[in-house]
Amino acid sequence: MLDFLGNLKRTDYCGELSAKHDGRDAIVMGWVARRRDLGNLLFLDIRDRTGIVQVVFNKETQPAAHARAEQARSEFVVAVEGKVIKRQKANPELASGEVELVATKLHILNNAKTPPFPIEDEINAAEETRLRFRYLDLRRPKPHRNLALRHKIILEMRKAMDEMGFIEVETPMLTRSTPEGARDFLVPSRVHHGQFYALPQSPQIFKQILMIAGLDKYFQIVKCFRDEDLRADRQLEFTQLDLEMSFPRQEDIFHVIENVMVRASAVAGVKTEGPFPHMLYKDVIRKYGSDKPDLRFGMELHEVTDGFPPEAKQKLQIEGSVFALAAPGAAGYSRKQLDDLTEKAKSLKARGAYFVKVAAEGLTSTVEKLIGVGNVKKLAEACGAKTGDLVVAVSAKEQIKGTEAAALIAGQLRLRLGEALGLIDKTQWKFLWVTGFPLFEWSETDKTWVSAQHPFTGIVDEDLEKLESAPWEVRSKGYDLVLNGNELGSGSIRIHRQDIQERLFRALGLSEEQLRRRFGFFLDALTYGTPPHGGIALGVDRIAMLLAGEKSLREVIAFAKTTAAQDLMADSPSSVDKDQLDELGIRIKEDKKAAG
RNA sequence: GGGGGCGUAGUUCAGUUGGUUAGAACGCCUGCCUGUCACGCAGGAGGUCGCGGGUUCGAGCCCGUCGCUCCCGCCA
Repeated sequence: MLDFLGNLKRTDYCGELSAKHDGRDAIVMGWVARRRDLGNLLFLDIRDRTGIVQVVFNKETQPAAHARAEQARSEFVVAVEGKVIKRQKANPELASGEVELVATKLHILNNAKTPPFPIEDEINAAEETRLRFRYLDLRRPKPHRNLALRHKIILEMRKAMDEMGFIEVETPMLTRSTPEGARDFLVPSRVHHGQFYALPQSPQIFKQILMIAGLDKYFQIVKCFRDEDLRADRQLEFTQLDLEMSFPRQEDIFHVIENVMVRASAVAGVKTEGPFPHMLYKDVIRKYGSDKPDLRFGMELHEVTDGFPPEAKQKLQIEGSVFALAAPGAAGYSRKQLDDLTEKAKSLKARGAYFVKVAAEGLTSTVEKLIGVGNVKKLAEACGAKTGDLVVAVSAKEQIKGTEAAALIAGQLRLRLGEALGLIDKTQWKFLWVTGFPLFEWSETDKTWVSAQHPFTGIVDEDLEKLESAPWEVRSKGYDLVLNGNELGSGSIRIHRQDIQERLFRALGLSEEQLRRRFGFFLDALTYGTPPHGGIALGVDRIAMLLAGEKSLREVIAFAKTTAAQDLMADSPSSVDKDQLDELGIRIKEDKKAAG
């Protein structure tokens, strides 16, 4: 038999009871975390959002309450009336460990099936089980802490933006499809059969139009959607801090973001300060082999192409450049470990990996016979290798126009080795602005130059003349914010002149017809007095993930999807009734129809 | 679209070159226990080995498929 809550009023949260409540009556409500039945004495640990308090039931003094407690099981929902007393033996593990609640009455408000995993911080359940029983996974203390932290971070962001004079404006969730970039989520129109809305990948055009409208400083904490494959740090829908301002210099935008990030970090107990350092795209690629370098450790890359004479290059089938790094203290790596590194490099599309061990007795190298002792020495010196270090050099199997393929592979190995060798100082918070991106990048799939950022990104003034003649040399006014090897967001000073915007669309190969159909309204808007403007969007989920010290977005998102893009709890996506489809004018191809 | 890992009790896992009745821990149920806090002790229940197929005297182990997961592609 279950009890009714009736007029019973909670007086305290479990985790907040302490010695100062000694002797007071209290009513707590929550879930049974644990039952320890000693016979005539029975303990229940009661859990709510704030923590756990121990409740003691004594058969001698309160037989009715004790009898009720014998019926309680894991995750039953209960209300306990009792008196707070100081414990003879405190439990230092609990916030409320100084006291316990001596029960006079136990109300069992609801029962519960035995949960598939214990509701504790130390989770030992498969991702699948956790996502299927998400309500139980979220009942654990850690998700509560993470969601509360996320709330505080977002609250602080809103406060900071408001104090800096930004106005939050909502932009539509049902908008139009722009097939460039990521795949859109489409929403069929009931009123206009055969036509579709798209969920926004970003409020980009709308926020630029708000600048044309004279809003001057806009921001929004906004959901965005991209129909691409998922990863541990990528979900279909994600939250951005999106902002745009008129008449800005690049440093004005940087200053706004630095202010927001310093304040948001402080909420998580992370002390940091602006201004953040800047690096050029071409430098981070050559130095770290990544456009989002982790600056918490060194082990920088060095180009060592010169260390490989022409004959050696031919033998090793090296075409482009060779990049190397010195892994500190890794000279003792076994044959197996070197083979693993080689295999990893090859899986990253390396032509080959070449090693030099710097030992006290001298240098040994896997390519000594091919490049000669002098070049082996040169390799080690170029990387600044010290005794005990392992020099790792790689070449790329395929060259990529406009970038250093070998550096990118070496950059991946740098991260792997940095982790394996324990070089990463986890107490560091290294923010970095990356600027000077090329406007275009080569697409192997399309065999053409495509926009490296979105097509509203400004163009460096003096590069404008090369837009048609030498697009690969054109630099953008874009910038990325990086934290500890993670891209937090990117933005740019935008194109605000209609003639330049149109030239860029044409340079991207859009026909007159496509251009008018997709962007006509925006090009028109640009002609009515558009101020110079720029902005940025930061990934709020990712920021919350990093500040919470988590490795997956799922730890800071209440309801996440699997890598197969499914919600295992709500079982979505799902098929829909034929009536619904008829109303939308949609027919499902037979071979694609899903069951259920 | 491609590659790696994992699918066995409610959960997390072990299970030898294919070998007899498929195990452990935790959880669950019953009993005992007045100071436990990962309570303890004794006993018990619980399995279509994801699904399908083939080979074999014999399949958890072979093949296929599906699912989860990590990565590559993709994410302007």
